[in-house]
Amino acid sequence: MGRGRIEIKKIENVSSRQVTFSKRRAGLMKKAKELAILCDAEVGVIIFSSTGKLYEFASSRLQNIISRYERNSNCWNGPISGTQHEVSSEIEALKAEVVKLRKGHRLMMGKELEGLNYKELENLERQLHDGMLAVKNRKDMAMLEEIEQIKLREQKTMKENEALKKEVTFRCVYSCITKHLLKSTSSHEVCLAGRKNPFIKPSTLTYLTPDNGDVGISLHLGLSQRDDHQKRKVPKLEYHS
Amino acid sequence: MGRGRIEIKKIENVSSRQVTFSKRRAGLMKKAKELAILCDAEVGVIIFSSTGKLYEFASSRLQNIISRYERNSNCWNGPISGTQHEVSSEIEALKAEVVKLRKGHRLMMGKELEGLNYKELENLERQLHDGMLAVKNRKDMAMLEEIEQIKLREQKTMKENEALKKEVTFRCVYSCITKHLLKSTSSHEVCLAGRKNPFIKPSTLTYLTPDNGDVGISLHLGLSQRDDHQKRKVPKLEYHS
DNA sequence: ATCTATTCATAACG
DNA sequence: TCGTTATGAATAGAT
Repeated sequence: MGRGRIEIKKIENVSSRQVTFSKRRAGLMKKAKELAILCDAEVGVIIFSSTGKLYEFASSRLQNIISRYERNSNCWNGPISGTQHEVSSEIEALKAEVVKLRKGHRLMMGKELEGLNYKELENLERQLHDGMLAVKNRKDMAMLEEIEQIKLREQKTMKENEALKKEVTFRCVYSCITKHLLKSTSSHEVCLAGRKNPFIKPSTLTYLTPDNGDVGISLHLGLSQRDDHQKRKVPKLEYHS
Repeated sequence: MGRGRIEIKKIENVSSRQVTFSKRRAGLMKKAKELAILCDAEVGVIIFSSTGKLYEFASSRLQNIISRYERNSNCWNGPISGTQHEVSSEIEALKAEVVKLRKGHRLMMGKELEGLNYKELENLERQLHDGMLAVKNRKDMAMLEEIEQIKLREQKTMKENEALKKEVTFRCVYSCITKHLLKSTSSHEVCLAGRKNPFIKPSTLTYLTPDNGDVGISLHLGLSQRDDHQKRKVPKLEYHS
């Protein structure tokens, strides 16, 4: 039921097998659901893809369906009773799987290709090619993400710099003024702007910084506070996103 | 997909529900089987009818599929009673290896690359690239080997052809000569070239074939034995290697 | 069960 | 993966 009938045997082309798997899996799940609803049946479906990924459908809890199955199908196995034989067969199965996976891995590393015919080699090559493309894409993405991160950090650092610069400027101005005043009115007690504590938090200093227009003092003291200082920095951080 | 669409909800009419159950159950089983075969998947289906009857399909042993499901869906029930630590630890180790190998396989397929950093991605890419090169090389070699095989077979066949051709020519010439001589010396005993046996092995006939210059007889008998007959054939088979 | 008119699922392709 | 479309399959309803 597509653009032509197909014969029911393993699809050799990996990517079209994957496509077919997705589609038919969805179709099977849908049918299972419909059967359960239409006919008031209890239905459970378990699917392992050839790559080992698990998919499932169950009209109720799958564990319950499995339990009911195990009760009904008298071929009595405790779920995990683990008779000697069962355990060892499980070990065998696992070992076989390990062997198969290792073999596949070696093939993908380009080793031990002797047993493959031309078609199989072609499939393998396409698989590797597709994998490589995916990796390349991911690499590019990782790159871009890192760039974004760096930009963010840079921006944060620059903001911090601004704040620090302002504090330094203030402290400099403050100490110069203090010195200046002490020199010119050496015998008087000094009290600046009615504050008791000379150490003021940066955040409260905003209105004392040069770009506030109150640059008389700093200029007076020879500090170079160019007006365009901040206007230059901020545009630098524009993102091309 | 019938004489009209139906709404997916429980069919209240009991008998038509049963009919539908039979049909759709069969359809579901068929689809499950096809999925398993086409896509090399492991599929299990469990159905309980509303009357409680059990139906099942499995591409392999359903118990194994259920075990695998219970392993994968991790709801990891305690690993078998503690007496057999060795066995269960071996199983654990194998499972761990399987998981690792599967993960590696998926990475090489270009899936689930999210956890990798740039360097790891670069390594993976190089690995895939190298693998692909090896596969390409092997593919080329396979190709060349096949070409060699074909060439050898072809050559053998050609030699066979030559021998057969010579035999055919000789037999033709021989029978014509015999006829000719019988006609012109009808009452005499005929003995050609002192041979007793008129059936001579092809390999001994070499010096009687037309390209040996001894074409007098055959021309005499009207057989068309062009001089370039053999010289034309051999060049045709030149290899472009 | 069997037979169709229909709807559905999906293979091939982009 | 997603969308589209031509076509073969599945199946609802009737017999």
